[in-house]
Amino acid sequence: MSDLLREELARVAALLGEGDVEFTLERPRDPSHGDFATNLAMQLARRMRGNPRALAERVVAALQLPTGMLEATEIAGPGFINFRLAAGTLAADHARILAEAERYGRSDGGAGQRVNVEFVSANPTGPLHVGHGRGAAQGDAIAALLEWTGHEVTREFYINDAGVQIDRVGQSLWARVQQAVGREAAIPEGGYHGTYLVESARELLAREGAAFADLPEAEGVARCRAAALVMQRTEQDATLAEFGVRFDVMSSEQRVYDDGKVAAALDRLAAAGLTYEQDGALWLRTSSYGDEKDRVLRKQDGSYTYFVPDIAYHLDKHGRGFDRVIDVWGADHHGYIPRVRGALVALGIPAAWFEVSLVQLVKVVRGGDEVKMSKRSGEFVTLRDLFEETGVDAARYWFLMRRGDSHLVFDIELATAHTDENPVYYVQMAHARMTGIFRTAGREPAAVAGPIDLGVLTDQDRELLQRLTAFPEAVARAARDLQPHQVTTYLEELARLVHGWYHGCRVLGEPAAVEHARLLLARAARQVLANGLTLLGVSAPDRM
RNA sequence: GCCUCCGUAGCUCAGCUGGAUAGAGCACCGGUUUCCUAAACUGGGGGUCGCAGGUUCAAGUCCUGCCGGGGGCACCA
Repeated sequence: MSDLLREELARVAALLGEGDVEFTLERPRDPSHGDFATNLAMQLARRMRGNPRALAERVVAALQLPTGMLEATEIAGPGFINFRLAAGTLAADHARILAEAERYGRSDGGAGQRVNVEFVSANPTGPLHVGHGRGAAQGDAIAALLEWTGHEVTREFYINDAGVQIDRVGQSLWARVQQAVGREAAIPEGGYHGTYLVESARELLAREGAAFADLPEAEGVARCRAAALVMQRTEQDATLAEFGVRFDVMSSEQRVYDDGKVAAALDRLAAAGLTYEQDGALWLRTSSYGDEKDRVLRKQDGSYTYFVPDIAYHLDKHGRGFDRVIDVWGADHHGYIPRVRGALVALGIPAAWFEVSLVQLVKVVRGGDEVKMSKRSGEFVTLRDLFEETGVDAARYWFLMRRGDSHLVFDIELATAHTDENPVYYVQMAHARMTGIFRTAGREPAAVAGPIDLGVLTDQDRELLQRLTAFPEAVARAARDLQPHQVTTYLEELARLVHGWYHGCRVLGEPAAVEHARLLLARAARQVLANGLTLLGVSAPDRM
């Protein structure tokens, strides 16, 4: 419904010679302001130097909408145009919810656009931690939002399996192997102290035999490196699968090297005259493309910085034909954005092609006491630890509750509490209650059909229905902003209305016409709650 | 020092590309259960939107400066 209104308002604006004017069409908080309100007249007044209310009159006079769609159009305040939908329009929206069912909320604004969403992309140096969990939830939800708005989405994970960090894991594991057979061995400088490597060492010895520890050091470290890579990747994949996150493509940094893409990228940069030698290193002129300084590509020792494969990898993604690429990164990498974008822009790729969604790091507390996380020290809460304690639903929902770029305090005690302080229970409960009505009635929700008669219902019923019909807009906006928390906010507001309606509007046992209309409303509410939760990767239980 | 994000009720946070009287949850003080799940509903108190300027018919929202907090400023990833 909002689409139709918006299009018509845009047409009228064009008619007045201001086709490119920006305006909002929103659902006012105050019900006395109607179902929709636009600031179009005020925006026109600014450009045309006219009186907003007079312009509003002209806009209203020029509107050509289907007869019977609106009950009233009012000009109010400084020049708002308020629209009140006719009961028939609302009933038609309700029918649409039931007809589209699990597809209700989808739209096609992104049709024809191919988008790559890369997220988690953890180093294969250890188990996933809580920060990766937030990135996983965020990336998966962003991907889902884009799918819901018609985009063709690829979920991708980039494995940083070529750097010096992997070498250190190999050395650290070798040391653990030596310790496991009773020898003195120290974790090397900058190595990994996590106890998970102790288990890896035990596993490795069990598989390879005790003689494995007697290998020459160089070979032992190399084999530990390879083994650690496989074991950590296996563990990460299993964790993500249990967390409900699936990837379409797993890319490997080592593969980017092996396929010659690093060399090709360097050639391309050099051919474009973007590189130069200085102090024995090879530099890229990123400062000419928005970065604050030039960056090193090849170090004095001849090896490449991680920057080079990253450029090659993004060029590869570009070559695969994506219209947009969205990387979900931890906020501690935000300083890295200008140089990657700079390198891509230098090679002629539009700056807007490469987008980054930053997620701030997560602070984990348990009943007020902070849980310290450090891979090096080995004391940390893994993602698996977390969701095994809270459940996947609570963890995923919690990670999505806040804007990605604001800090998140994850209180394990609160997230495991089965109380109304826990928003995921609140929203899921609303769904369970709607289902409960049908269970008590002994009917399947899908068996209750037909047009809804709003004439037998109250303002509270109507308010709930209005909120339900706002779902597609909420999804579209969240997708536009790449902000899944807008969906959780919507769901919590909806759940509040649902719980209130449940108490204020009795369904079963009311006069037949009322009962039927409310069952239809309950069915629609159940559908929208389920769709919202499903979109976020959270289950919608029928009973709790 | 430079860059960047954040600063809204006691606490945790929304606030829709500037719009109508700044909202919600928790906490606090009250009320509700012969009734589809009280894991719920409902009434109330509580705000110089960090501070100071500026732009605008209109600023929590945009600009400048300052204060406070996180993060980043590697030939680590």
